Amino acid sequence: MKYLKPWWSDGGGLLHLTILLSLAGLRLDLDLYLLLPPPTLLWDELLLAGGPTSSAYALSPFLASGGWGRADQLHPKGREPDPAAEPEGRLLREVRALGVPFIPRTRVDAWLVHSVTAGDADGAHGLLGAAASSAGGVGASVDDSSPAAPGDGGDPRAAASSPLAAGEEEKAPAEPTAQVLDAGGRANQENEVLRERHEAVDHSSQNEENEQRVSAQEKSLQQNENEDKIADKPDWEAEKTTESRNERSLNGTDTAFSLEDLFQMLSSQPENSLEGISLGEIFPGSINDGMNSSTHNVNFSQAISHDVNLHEAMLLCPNTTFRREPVARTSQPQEPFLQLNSPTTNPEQTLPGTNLTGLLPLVGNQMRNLTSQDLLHDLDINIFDEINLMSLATEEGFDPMEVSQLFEEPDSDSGLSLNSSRSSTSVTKSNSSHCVCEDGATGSNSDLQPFSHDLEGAVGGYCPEPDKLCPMDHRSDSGFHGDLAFQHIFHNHTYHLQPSALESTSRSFSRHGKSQKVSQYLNDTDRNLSRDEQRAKALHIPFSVDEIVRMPVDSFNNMLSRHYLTDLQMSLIRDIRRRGKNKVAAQNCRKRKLDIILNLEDDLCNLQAKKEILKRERAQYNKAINTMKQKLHDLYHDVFSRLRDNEGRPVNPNQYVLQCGQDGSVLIVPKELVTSGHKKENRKGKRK
DNA sequence: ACGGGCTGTCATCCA
DNA sequence: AATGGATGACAGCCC
Repeated sequence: MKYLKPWWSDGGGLLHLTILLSLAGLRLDLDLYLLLPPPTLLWDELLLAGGPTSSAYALSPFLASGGWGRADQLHPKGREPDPAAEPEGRLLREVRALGVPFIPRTRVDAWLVHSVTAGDADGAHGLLGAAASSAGGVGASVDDSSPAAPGDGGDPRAAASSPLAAGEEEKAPAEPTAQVLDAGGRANQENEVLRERHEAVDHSSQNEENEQRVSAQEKSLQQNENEDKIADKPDWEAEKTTESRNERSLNGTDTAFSLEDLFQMLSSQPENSLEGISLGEIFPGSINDGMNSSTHNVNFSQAISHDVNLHEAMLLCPNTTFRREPVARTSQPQEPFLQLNSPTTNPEQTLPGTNLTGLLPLVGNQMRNLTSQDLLHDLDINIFDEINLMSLATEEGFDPMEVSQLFEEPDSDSGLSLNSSRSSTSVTKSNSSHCVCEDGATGSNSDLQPFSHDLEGAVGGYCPEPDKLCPMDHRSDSGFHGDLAFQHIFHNHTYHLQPSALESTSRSFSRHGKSQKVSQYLNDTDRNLSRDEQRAKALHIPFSVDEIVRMPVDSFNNMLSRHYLTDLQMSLIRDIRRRGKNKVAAQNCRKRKLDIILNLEDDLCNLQAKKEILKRERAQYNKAINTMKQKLHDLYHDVFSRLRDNEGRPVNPNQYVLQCGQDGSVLIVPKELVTSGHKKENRKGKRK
């Protein structure tokens, strides 16, 4: 390990770290060159300079300038740095003066890492395969070093590190990238593992579709760019590029990292700092030159082919766990620290006696104050997701204004809309400027902590009175208005919205196909949260929705009185309670209605059964009645057949009827009397 | 594409 | 008057 302080470093320096990795009997020597920021460079500035979107911005001119330029001094992609203001390639010359091969990257960190195998060529191939497997699994295959890397001036990791570029990675197996490697089987296996891990972290099924679409666009764009590059390049470069392509296509492999690839990669550097520098100048003599203590017996091709950064190299270790690998890869500027302090840098991967944490004092002041846990936590929690979104934002077809309009859609019952000015001024990074608003909003910082962690960048802190409570770190003068706009969007400072507005925002988000990417992120973040829970998080409500809803009125009022809550929070809490109560009531109502319907159906069935029974009984009774009538009729005729008048003649039943008296006597009465008596009774009844 | 079921929400009435 | 339950109506989502 050596710390170099070039004359131009302005307080920073160059750290050369030689690391030996022992993997499966093979030895991998890594020469890791880390650019250390000067103490005056704020971490945020470093982020701005090396953020995920900065690959299109800053670092190439940064390298060209050879110093730690401020973000607002950096150039957007496509604009050549001012040669007068930015001395050409000082850093590159410094590194080159060290006499070691290097691979210019648009990244600040670890852009000089190569491996050398000790032993036979098979070992080298094994390493190649291992390196390729690790790189290919997470997106930076050896072949990725080809100039086809989209949009960042040639850094393959910049493209592959984008979560949305993962779709392109997933197509990689279809390409012969890793298949030519001797360790191809193992590489594929590791690719699978890493890809699964990758997908488990960052992908959803819906996202994959977007990714594939975006990657297709990126491929198309990248192809166009390559063609443009070829067209813009001198003939010899174009020829070599073409030859390189043809060679790959003929061989059916992309793994052979040839000098043409190197040339193309170098020539793809926007700063063109290597113009006029021959390959021999870049790789003077043997790589054993200089201070590199490793016994490098590798040719350039191998050295370049083994170009893996430490992050990738560590992925070779199966025990190595990166919580969010694809995202972490997007945060190249932080990687030196991640690598230096990461617990994944196990003793097997470091030189004996090498205390990597001891490197920290070499770093700037603000770096000294950061522990590895701080860095990992802050970077991982607060930055990576943001970077994730940043990478979304850098995608083609992603219109920040469109997303802003989504937030401002007047789809709100309350009629409130986003106060864009407040939102824009309240943009802050929760990890960089711990705003007192979090405390001021609720007066319960401890309660808010989980929220801030859970919501990450999405909720940077609620600032009811930003002017008073939130002395924001205005960075609008950094020149990264676009990034600020994205921060405004992705931090989702919707705390100025009424709940209904929040709801409408989320609804409009989820209902617009064009915002699927962002909504996908939000869905991924709060997938299991209800809308009220998301609202509560957004406003840093220090109570759970369940508490708010289920708590008795007295306890609820006491709870509210114990906390300082803004009107917005109070309103949201009461809305949450009302909605929660009403939701339960609606559920009960529906359940009750369903029970009523079921009961009515049961009653209907019972009544129908009873009706059938009654019908049967009626039929039986009718049958009995008819039987009785028949019997009575028979008896009647039998009685008349036995009756005789005074003369002894049979009584005609058509002329007489039997009439029972009240005293039980039976009289034979002529029908005429009976009918006349009936008529009289009927008349009396009618008169009544 | 269409329809039905489920669910959340709002408005309203009532206790 | 405030609160909450009950319920109809509506809209969105999912199958």
